[in-house]
Amino acid sequence: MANALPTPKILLVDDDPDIIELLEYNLNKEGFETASANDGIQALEVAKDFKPDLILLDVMMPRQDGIETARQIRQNSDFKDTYILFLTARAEEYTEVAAFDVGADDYIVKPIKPRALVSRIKAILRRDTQQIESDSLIEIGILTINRTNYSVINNGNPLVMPKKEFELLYFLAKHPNKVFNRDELLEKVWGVDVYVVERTVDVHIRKLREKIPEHYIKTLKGVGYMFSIEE
Amino acid sequence: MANALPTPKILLVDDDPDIIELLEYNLNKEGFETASANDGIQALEVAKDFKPDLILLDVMMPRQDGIETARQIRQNSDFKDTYILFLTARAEEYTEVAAFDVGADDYIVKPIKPRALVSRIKAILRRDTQQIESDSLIEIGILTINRTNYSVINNGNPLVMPKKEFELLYFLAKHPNKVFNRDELLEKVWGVDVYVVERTVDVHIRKLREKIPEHYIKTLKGVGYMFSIEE
DNA sequence: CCTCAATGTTACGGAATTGTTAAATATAAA
DNA sequence: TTTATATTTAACAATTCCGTAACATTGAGG
Repeated sequence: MANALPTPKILLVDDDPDIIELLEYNLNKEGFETASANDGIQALEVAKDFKPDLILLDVMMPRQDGIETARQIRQNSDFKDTYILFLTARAEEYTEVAAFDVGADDYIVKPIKPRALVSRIKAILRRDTQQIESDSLIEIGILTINRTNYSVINNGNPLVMPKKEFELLYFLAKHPNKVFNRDELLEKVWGVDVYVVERTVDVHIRKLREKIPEHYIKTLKGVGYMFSIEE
Repeated sequence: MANALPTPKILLVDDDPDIIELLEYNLNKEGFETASANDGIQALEVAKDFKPDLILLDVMMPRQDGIETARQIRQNSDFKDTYILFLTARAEEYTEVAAFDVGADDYIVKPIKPRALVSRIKAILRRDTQQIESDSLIEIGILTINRTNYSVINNGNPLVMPKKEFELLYFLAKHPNKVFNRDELLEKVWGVDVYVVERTVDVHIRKLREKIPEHYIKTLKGVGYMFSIEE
């Protein structure tokens, strides 16, 4: 994935292991985390642990069909923000009304074209990240930090900076006067599943200080780094 | 035509019978009714009977040029609602002021690309029912991007570009200073149900940068592409 | 004023991303 | 049909970025 947001988690529910494998391969390749279940009953169990952001649900399954499974998932408020997509063999087979009644967000017709699937999943997941990021302008001191165009304007003149530097600055400036140690910064900016040595942070701090007024980023020895416009 | 409106009638005026044939073929295929004339004098006579909705008028013709013909057409109040489009061999040959003075609605540069022509004619005739989109014209930096006729003018000289390139440029220029990653561009420009590999975008970006000032389209590595007139 | 652990700074190599070209495919025109 | 053009894909080149390590400097506690 291109940003430091947590990796989206997708639960795949289908009784055909070949389909599961195909989907997992393609989704993992695109940076999604996946789990799977073979039927609706199992899907509910796995979902409780896995807490997926999106569930791909085959309509036709043994034991319990997708529609009923979706209904039960929707009853659990833990999954109120979870997207549900149905997989269906043919368009006619899909009873649209019933599916949307139980809160389906979309449906996908087999045979599955992996690229199309990935594209649609990305589009769906993008809808909520866009809203989160919509309020993304920070004005602090002489800096204007704008996440929509990754620009930093320093006293009128625009700065370009690489992505990691920008993300680090953005995070620090978003929480002014708060100290973060290296571990916290790595987790928040790099992400929980990125493993780099702590002192990588130092190097990025150094580069930031070359570009913005140096005193904006303070070092608290033994504690961490802090953004503050105080001298 | 897909609606119940009467078939739009188009009068073609050109001294070259090959051009007439080309135009008639393509316009008839799209459901337009056509008539033709070989010069300006004849055009006036035919127009009185045919009562076209739109006249395509070659600028350079024997006996009477297009500009003069247009003036005479405009003098007849029967044709006050008739659209007039000029055909001109090269952009420089076209004296814009004179043409618009006599009431031209648009002009088309030869060699004619039938698809583009049909598209523009449809766009013009649509103005009857639909308001012209106010934002269909973008002027940004030295570029003028006009969606009603798919034209891009770069510092005075018109550019032709294929549809996808145009749409990509149009979209980027419509949202200046905002970064879009490849997925977003594919969704917004190619459409939600078109599934091509992400890097197709790169190739189109490359082609755009050959035609417009290169620095207008910025790459933000790991983030996406952005239109910006800043250096 | 020392000590030395913490932080600052620099430079290099590998990894990831993008640029570029060309060939393959699709679409439209003659 | 044939030709031309547009679009997509794939391969390879170029570039940028990031992470690491090595060395330098700082400053708080003694």
